[in-house]
Amino acid sequence: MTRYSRQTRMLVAVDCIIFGFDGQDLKLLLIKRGFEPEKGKWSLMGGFVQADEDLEQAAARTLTKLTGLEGVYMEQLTAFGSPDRDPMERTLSVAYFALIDINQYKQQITDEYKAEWFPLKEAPKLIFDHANMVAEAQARLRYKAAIHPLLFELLPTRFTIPQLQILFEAVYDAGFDKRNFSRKVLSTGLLVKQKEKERATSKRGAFYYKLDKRKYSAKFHAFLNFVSDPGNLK
Amino acid sequence: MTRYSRQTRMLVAVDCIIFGFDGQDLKLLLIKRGFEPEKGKWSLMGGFVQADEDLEQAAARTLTKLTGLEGVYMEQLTAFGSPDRDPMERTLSVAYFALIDINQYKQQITDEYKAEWFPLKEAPKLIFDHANMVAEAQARLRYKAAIHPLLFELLPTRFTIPQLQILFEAVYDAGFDKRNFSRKVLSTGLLVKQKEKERATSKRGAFYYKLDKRKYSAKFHAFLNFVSDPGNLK
DNA sequence: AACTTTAAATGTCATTTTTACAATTATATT
DNA sequence: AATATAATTGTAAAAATGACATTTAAAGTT
Repeated sequence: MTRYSRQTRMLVAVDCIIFGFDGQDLKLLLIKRGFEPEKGKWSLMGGFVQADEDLEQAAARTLTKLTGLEGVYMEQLTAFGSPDRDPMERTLSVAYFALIDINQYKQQITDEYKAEWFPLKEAPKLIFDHANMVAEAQARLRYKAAIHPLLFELLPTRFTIPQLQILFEAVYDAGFDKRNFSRKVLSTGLLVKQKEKERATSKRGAFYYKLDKRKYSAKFHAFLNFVSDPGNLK
Repeated sequence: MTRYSRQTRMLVAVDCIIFGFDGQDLKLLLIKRGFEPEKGKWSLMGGFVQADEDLEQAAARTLTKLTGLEGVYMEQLTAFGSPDRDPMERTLSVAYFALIDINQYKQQITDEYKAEWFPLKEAPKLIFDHANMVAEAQARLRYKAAIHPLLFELLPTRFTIPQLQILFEAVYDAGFDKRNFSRKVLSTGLLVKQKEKERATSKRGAFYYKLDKRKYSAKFHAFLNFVSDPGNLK
């Protein structure tokens, strides 16, 4: 077989928008880029798609390289393809966003780049169109988390209802009523109450919960209505 | 500036999943592919992204070339990037799905390919991974149309409630209660009742409605809940 | 041991939304 | 004038939501 004639070939990259939650703020994992152009500037973690890889593989490889983690929640955000988004040469980027339990994160032993967590609101200036990617990823996160049980991916296996609420409030930059929030969350039937309590934050202590894995996978794509009108909060 | 060294460059294409509605069935616009490989086989309308184009431009150009239509509703579905999805050479495809008013469609005067509408259920075998693209597009359509006022894009400017209901029933392959359906639709406040009736289908005739354009754009991204549990229908 | 403090957990009521289900109306045709 | 057909409208029970306050567990203090 021959090739398609007279067509433009271009580089294809993946870039990962990696969200984490430290118990207080929603955070973004960024790196100092290790090569030209824009070497030393803050950037999303990315890499070129290799000849034998599909996009998911490239994204998973990139994520693992930075965090050491595997089996992380990740989904394709969208493809960014402005002709001049990379000044060096035309590069299409397929953006993926990932949600990780920040406590499981272990900085990779490498000198290629330095990685750092930034509160989403205090992220530095980013190269290329990466700020757009982050903005779109945040919008997607808010969208999906309002109707699907997504944010659990940001928490450890055991978590308390108050911790979960703080997470939701960080994501939506809004406050929720304690009573209604816990009722809503518990009514999904996804949570299993544990015997132990978390005792660090309060005198009384809050019961830990775990996800019911069966129900979680079954209802992951169902419409669960965690946040009523996410476009119209505060 | 130099170029990134030792990386694989590849072709980037766009493919359009074009949905239409003829008043009865949800349909898909397909073409007979005009060049090798797989010349003469049924395929989605697509084309290569040009050197000076971004992805949206390429998709819009492709759609206009086939349908003669501009300003059509279109959104990026996802990027498909298996290394061997095109046997000729590695080609990434960014899929877009489009919703058009089938009545406005005018077959383009061209010999490059023949285009034809197929009921979604009776679509022929497609080349490459195009069947996957269609399946994903249908899933996305069902997903979005359940919570956003999307399906209006498939109807003419004037339409009746019964017509709208037939469309929803075609999309979800399910039946809905007439009374609840019309109440739900009217409660969005998006519809403006017209004075004229549609008289072809029934003796009594059904009133035409039009979209309130202001409210439509304002509420396009709001959560409107047209279909309660689309994942769990008949 | 009793008291204080702090955050977790739980309860109620009014309102809105959803669901299930049936009767009435407009108009062309007979 | 009667009939047939599809459009339109109504209603009551159940479920979900939103606004709001009190009780409870446990550590720390007196």
